[in-house]
Amino acid sequence: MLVRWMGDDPAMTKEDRLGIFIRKLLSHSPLSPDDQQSIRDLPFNIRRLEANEHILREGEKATVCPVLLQGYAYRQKTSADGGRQIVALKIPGDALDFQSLYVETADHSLQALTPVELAVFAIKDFEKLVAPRPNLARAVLVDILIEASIGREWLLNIGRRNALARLAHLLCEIFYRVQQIAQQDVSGFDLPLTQEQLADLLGLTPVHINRTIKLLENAGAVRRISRRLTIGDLGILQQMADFSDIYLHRNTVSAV
Amino acid sequence: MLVRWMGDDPAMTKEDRLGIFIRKLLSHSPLSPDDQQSIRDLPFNIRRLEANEHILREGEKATVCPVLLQGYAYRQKTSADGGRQIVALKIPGDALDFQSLYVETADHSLQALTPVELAVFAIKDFEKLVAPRPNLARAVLVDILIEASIGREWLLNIGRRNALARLAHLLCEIFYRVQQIAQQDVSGFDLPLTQEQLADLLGLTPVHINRTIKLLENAGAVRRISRRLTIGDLGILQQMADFSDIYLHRNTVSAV
DNA sequence: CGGTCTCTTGACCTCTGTCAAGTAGAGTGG
DNA sequence: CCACTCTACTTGACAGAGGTCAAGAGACCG
Repeated sequence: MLVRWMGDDPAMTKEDRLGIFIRKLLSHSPLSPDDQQSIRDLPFNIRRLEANEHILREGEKATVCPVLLQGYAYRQKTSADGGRQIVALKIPGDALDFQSLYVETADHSLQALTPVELAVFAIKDFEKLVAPRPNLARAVLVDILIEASIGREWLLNIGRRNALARLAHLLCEIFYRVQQIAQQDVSGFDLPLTQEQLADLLGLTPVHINRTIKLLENAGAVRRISRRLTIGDLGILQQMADFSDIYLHRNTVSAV
Repeated sequence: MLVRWMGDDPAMTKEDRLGIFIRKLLSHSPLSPDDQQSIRDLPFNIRRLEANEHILREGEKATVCPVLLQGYAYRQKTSADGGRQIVALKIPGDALDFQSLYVETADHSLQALTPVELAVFAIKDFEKLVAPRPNLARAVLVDILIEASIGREWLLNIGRRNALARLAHLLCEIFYRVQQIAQQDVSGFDLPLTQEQLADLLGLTPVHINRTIKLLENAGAVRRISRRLTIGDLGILQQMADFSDIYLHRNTVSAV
């Protein structure tokens, strides 16, 4: 069974939909019930975007603080000769732009990978929320630090692993991250990524991604049904990937 | 004239030596005179390490907050097959491990590139310093965010640029960063990096670094005297590198 | 002045990129 | 339900950037 998990049930009440964001923060930082309620009490809008639409453009100044409720998004940078590199992948529950709370100009652009739904807070509201709550301030910081840690692992991945291990590693990471937030078994998880997007995530070309997927498939590490890619054997995949989840910093912070 | 700039004059008084750290923070964040004095009033020790010594090992828990006064340092990660990737380069004035103030376990190791001198604060002292001072807390955060921005640029560099542009880009970045903090002309700046270290910074091999340096030299972009590499023509180098300094976020934060 | 580390160079190899043509799904409209 | 279209995927042949191996030369250090 292939499931394309894109977030919690969209039929929930608007306020309940923030649950996935709070769950994400709790996965790495302790928050009191009062802290959690303060997030739910914050005013926000739901915004829908199509795949590939920009959430924030390089050079712009952000005015809002978006959180991903449904779908996937990414940060990208481009080189002068048109090369595109995806420098971060965001999944449901992730805050998309804590950076803009503290730095004026975006150094990269932020786009929807699939159709997405965002919870959009006003920056000022969010700042007022965090200022008097050290636990929340720390949760924001730890969130930023974990993204930085993932970025370092990607540097190792792209700089020093071959195409096979590189792809396997990315698949492991996505699986772990989605499994952690999904609150359901996603072992039959169906990735919403095209081969071109995988190429831009890994510093490779779409043609080579295609060939590498075939190798993973022959090894039994992944399975494909029509165009949908899913994990076949996580053990094999992890071994091929040289994967360890330490860099995801899951639950490594002491309790409050 | 080749100068190997390694930091401010080591003959200054112990307290004055913190000036380079304060200057670094001021380069991106506003701090009141009182904030600045509060840093100078903090107790700290000077610690010297030889090249390649560990400052913090992957998996360890930090107990101190080190700041680089003299020399260069780096963060590194290694893959299962022994591949080494340097994931961040730190220059004099840089704080080396703000991360450990907020996250328990190091996900990478931190080592001296050259012989270094560190100002070492106790984590508890540093936390007490920052807690009641929002400007300082913000400066720490912005420092973390700028390092993350540099990491994203490195991902683009390693993922999508060829060896020539990749090396040129790194040299531009180091030049800009050193020039910003050095308070003197470093146009004859002599890089303290071996070709093997350059390779580990860029996801290449030492042999290919050697060949690429020769290309840069032939183009007039860099010069070498004996084994020392320096910038010949920054304009040419920047053009070959597809370099823009936006991602360094210099003075992009509004005044207090 | 011998030892060691780094740099240099050539020959060869291979992983990944490029190009180009063909195929297969997914979606749309009739 | 079928034709049509668009996009993504697939495949093969070939090219080339960068890696590997190995030997020698040049610096630096005690």
